[in-house]
Amino acid sequence: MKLLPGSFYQRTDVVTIAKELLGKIVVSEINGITTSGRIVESEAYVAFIDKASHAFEGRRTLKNEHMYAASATSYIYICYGIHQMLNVVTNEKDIPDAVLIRALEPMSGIEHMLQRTGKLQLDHSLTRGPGNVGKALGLSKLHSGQSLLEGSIRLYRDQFKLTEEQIGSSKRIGVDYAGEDSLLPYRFYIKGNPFVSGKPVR
DNA sequence: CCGGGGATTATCT
DNA sequence: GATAATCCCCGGC
Repeated sequence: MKLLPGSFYQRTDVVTIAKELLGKIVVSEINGITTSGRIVESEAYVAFIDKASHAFEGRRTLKNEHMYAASATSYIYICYGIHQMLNVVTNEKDIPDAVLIRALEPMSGIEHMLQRTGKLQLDHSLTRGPGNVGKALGLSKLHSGQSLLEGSIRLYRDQFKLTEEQIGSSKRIGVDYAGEDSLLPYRFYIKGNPFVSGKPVR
């Protein structure tokens, strides 16, 4: 298992990066507790021109400031006051491209994830959906703006391989307000994986 | 100190 | 697939 290098994040095509993040491993190390999972669902948010992005037209506030950080930075957004959503910032500093991690397949530290989410046993809901991912990994806005190369959240790759046939794409979830941009095929997922949100693939 | 936002989730039918 | 619950944080007054 190798750390994803900074060059992975620094590229300019955030949609490609979102697709390539499928199968990679997220590790969180918080208060001495390590949990990890493989990414099975992601969404790309494109800088400036994407109506679904928090940074549409360069909107920049204290809330989304970390989207403008250099690549390989975490951006954790609090939605509905309760859900901690993990994003990976890509591209150059001041260009707010980001990838939302929507679902993981748990790998290690499952007992800690269960404890954090108050669940009694592992089921598909543990890390399905971005709110559940943040909760299971123990994230909060304290972990936003950290380096993904040396902070408490890091991404790794291993021997896991995906073929084109195993990768599905669709419009993004929950962004209907974005008009025509809500139809862009910027969501990627591993076909048939039970941790992917939405209805099961048939 | 109040008010609104908001990239969701769970729980029905 | 529709709908209700939910609630913290930040910004503005």
